[in-house]
Amino acid sequence: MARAGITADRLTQAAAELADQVGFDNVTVSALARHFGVKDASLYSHIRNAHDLRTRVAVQSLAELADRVAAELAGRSGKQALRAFADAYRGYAKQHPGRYAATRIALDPDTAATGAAERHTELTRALLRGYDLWEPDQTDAVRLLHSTLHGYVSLEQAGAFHSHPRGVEASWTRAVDALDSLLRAWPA
Amino acid sequence: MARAGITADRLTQAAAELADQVGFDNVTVSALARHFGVKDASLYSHIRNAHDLRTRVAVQSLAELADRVAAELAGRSGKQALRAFADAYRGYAKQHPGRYAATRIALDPDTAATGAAERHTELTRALLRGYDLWEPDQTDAVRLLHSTLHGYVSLEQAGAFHSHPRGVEASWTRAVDALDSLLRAWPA
DNA sequence: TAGGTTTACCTAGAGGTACTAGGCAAATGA
DNA sequence: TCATTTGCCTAGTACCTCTAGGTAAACCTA
Repeated sequence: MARAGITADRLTQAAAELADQVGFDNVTVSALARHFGVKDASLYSHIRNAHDLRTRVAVQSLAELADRVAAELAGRSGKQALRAFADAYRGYAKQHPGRYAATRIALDPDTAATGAAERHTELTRALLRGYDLWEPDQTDAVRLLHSTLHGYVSLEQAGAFHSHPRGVEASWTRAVDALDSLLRAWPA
Repeated sequence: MARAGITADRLTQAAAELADQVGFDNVTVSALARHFGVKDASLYSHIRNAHDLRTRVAVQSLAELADRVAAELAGRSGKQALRAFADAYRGYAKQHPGRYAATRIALDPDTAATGAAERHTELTRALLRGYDLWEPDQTDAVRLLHSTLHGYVSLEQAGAFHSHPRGVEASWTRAVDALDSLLRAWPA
């Protein structure tokens, strides 16, 4: 019987695409096996278990998102950079909801230590060079920025903003404006 | 055989407690049935299905959180109110991680229409009366506030802030300070 | 309080998912 | 060409969701 040519990377890629279609929580080893036309038991020689698969998707998505953010950030500074950063973040979440959800799972310490998430912190620190912030304010600002962007995207995806006629796009623009003026005049 | 005296409310309560112990995603109908010493099939005369159970936990938790926030908000205004609001929010998430996770699921339109989530918006609008904000800025501010608080709590729970020595508590205090000064000087 | 009605819980079973053990055959390389 | 590796298999366990249909406990109501 012909082999399907499955590798861990192909599985991760397919899992990411599946996540965008059906939601990260609905990505199953069985569904993935069906997609490749093999039995689910066959996948366990490529991935350790379902958690391992999810972690791989998370790490890959974090890297993908960081690449995108880095590209958008290049050549920009100050408010332009902040807007590009925020839009890149939200754009990725809109385009790849499953992968975005994957980036939000808690990674076990040794996986996190591979620097999958650290790159995002570094990019954010680079962004903050356009503002006059130094430690420990810089770390506080990184955390606040991540919180607000993730929170907005997360609530928007959950449909929390649907109940009011005010445009979600307009609120987003104002939120980024507000963050800009906040970073510019960081309270002492 | 003696009856266990199960009702939908008792199931919801037990599911909420179970969620806090093992995580909202790990709450199963089977585990709940074991907890009451009955067969899992027996629960389906009280709840429609697993999704229904999760929704009930979400609605109950939203109400519980709103009660707590309302109590903390009483008699306070301005920055004191904002701090109480934020701390109530984060405190609930820390004390009841499973229930907090439940409040973040997307409710189907008719469930949401029961006003489970609207109360939070109303409480936030009440809080903003201490600041000088009117529509549409008020809605933008409500969304920003929710985003930042939820984002912070969510990232903190996911362990995203562990990688840096700066205290999570200190950053939280500064984040609330920052939100206060932002609301005070909302950009035009 | 005896009757019938309601309903709380049951057994049985189908179907989905995660995962392990052990086997065979296709691909690899000496 | 033969040995080794390895990709995919079958078989089987365990847990989860949910349905259909049955029995007995609890509850009216006459």
